[in-house]
Amino acid sequence: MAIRYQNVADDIRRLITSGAFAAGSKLPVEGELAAKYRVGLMTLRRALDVLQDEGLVEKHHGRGNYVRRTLQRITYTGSRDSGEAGVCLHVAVETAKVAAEGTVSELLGVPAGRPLTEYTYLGERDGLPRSLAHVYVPRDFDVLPPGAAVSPWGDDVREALVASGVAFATTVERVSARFPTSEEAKALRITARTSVLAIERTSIDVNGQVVVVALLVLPGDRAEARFVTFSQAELEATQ
Amino acid sequence: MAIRYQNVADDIRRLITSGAFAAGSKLPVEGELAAKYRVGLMTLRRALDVLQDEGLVEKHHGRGNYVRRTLQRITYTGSRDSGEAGVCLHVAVETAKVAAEGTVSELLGVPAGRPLTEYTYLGERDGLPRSLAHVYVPRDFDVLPPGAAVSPWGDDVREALVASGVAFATTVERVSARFPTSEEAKALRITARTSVLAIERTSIDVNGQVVVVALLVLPGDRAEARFVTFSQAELEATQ
DNA sequence: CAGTGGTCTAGACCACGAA
DNA sequence: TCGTGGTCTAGACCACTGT
Repeated sequence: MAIRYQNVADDIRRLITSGAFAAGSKLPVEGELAAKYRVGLMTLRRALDVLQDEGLVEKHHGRGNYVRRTLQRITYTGSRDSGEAGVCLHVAVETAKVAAEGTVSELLGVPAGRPLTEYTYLGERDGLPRSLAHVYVPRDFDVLPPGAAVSPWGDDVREALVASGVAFATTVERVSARFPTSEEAKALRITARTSVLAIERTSIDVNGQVVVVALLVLPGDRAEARFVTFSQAELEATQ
Repeated sequence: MAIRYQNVADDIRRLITSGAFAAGSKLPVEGELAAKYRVGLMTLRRALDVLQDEGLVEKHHGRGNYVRRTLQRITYTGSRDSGEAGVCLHVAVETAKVAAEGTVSELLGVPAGRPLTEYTYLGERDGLPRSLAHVYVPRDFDVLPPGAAVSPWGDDVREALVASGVAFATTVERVSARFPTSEEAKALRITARTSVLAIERTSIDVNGQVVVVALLVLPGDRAEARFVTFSQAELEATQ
C-alpha cells in the first residue's frame, strides 16, 4: 500500500527539484498544502519532516517552511595533504584553561584533572557555522595562541608546537557518523536530526607521547573529509 | 513548558541506562507505556522515536520494542595501514557486469555506458550486516574474482590488479555523513534515520588513470573509519 | 494581535510477525 | 488468528515571529 506521507513528500520533492518551488522561497502554509493533498495536518507535517531530513526544506517555527538553498560543502583535508585548495572559512578562536576529563584525558594519556589548554575553533561561511573544533594541549606545552587563526582544524596549534621543537611522528584520525549533542547542534545551528561527521585526531611525537588531541565536528550536509594516500613508490619519487 | 514526549523519553532513557530495562529485553507494549505515563499513543511513540535515534531502542513492526544491546563497532582502516588488527567480518561477494553510470562513470573518468565489473561486498558479524561496498573496475582490467573474499572493503580486487601489473600511485578517500538510500538501509538492515559513513575511494595508477573506484557505506552506529598518517621522518626511518 | 508551526489527544484502520 | 507496531484523521490548544 502506498504510504501517504511518502507520496506527499515525493510530490513536494519533485516540485522543489524541478524548480516549481524556488530555492529560498517560502512554501505554502501547512494548512494549504494539507488541503491540496487532501491529507491531515499531521500527515503533511510528517512529509515535511522527511524533506527536512533530506536537507531540502527548512522549518521555522512561527515563520514558515522554506526551500533550502543549495549548500556549498566544505572539505576537511586530512592532516597530510596540507596543499589544500582554499578552505575559505572565517575562523573564530577561543582559548580556555580546562582540566583533563573523559575521552580527552584518555586520548592524551594523562590523568583526569591534569591542566590543559583548550582551543575552540568555529569556522563560518556565508554567516553559517560549518565546523567546530576543540583542540587540547597539555599545559606543559604552553603555546602562544596566535591572534587570528587560519585553519579551522586547529593546524596553527600544531605548527606552533613544531616551532617550539615538537617532532611529530604519527597522526591518527578516527572518523564516525553520529547525531550531534545538543551543544554541538546549537553551535553549528543544525537540528538534532542532522548527522555530523565526527573526527577525533591524535598526534603523536617521536617519543610516543600524544601531544595534541583535536575533536572536530562537521555538519554532515555541509561538509566532507578527504584523505589522500600516496604509494611508497610515489613518495620516494617526490623526495 | 515541559514537552511531554521529551519527559517520557527522559524517563525511559533513565530506566534503560540504570538497568531497570535490561539490554536486549522487550519493552512493555506501547499501550501500557502510554497509560503509565498518561499520554496519548502518538506522544509515546514520539518519545520512542527519540530513543531510537539515540540508538537506545530498536523497534520491530509486529514484534515489539526492544532495548538495544551495545553494538560492537567495526573499524574501516583506510587504504594505507593494511596492518589492520582483525576485522573479523564474514564477507559475501557478488560479481556483476554493469554499464558505467553517473557518479561511478565520472569518478572513473570513462563515458557512461562503458562496461564495468561490479563487485558487491557485504560484511557481517553476529548475523548483522556491518558494511556494504561496491567496487567498480573497467572491464578491460578484467580481474578474476577470488572465490572467498578476505577484506570487506574490496582490497582483494586491488591486490588482484597489482598482481596483474597495475602500479598504484595515489588513493583518495572522501568521507561524508548522510542518511542511507532505501536500498542501503535494506541491505544493512538499518532504518532510514540511522546516519551512515559514506566513503568514496578512488585509486589512481602511475599513469594518472583511475583504475578502481569503491563506494563504501558503513552504518554510523556500528562503524568508524581510521586514517593513520606518518610524518616524512617516520617514513624514511622505516625504509 | 494575527499568522504560523509545534504538541497532544482519542480513536479508526492497516501491515507485519509469530504461533 | 492474534498481538504488535505503523499510518492517518480532525480538532484543540500552545509557542514563536513579526507587525
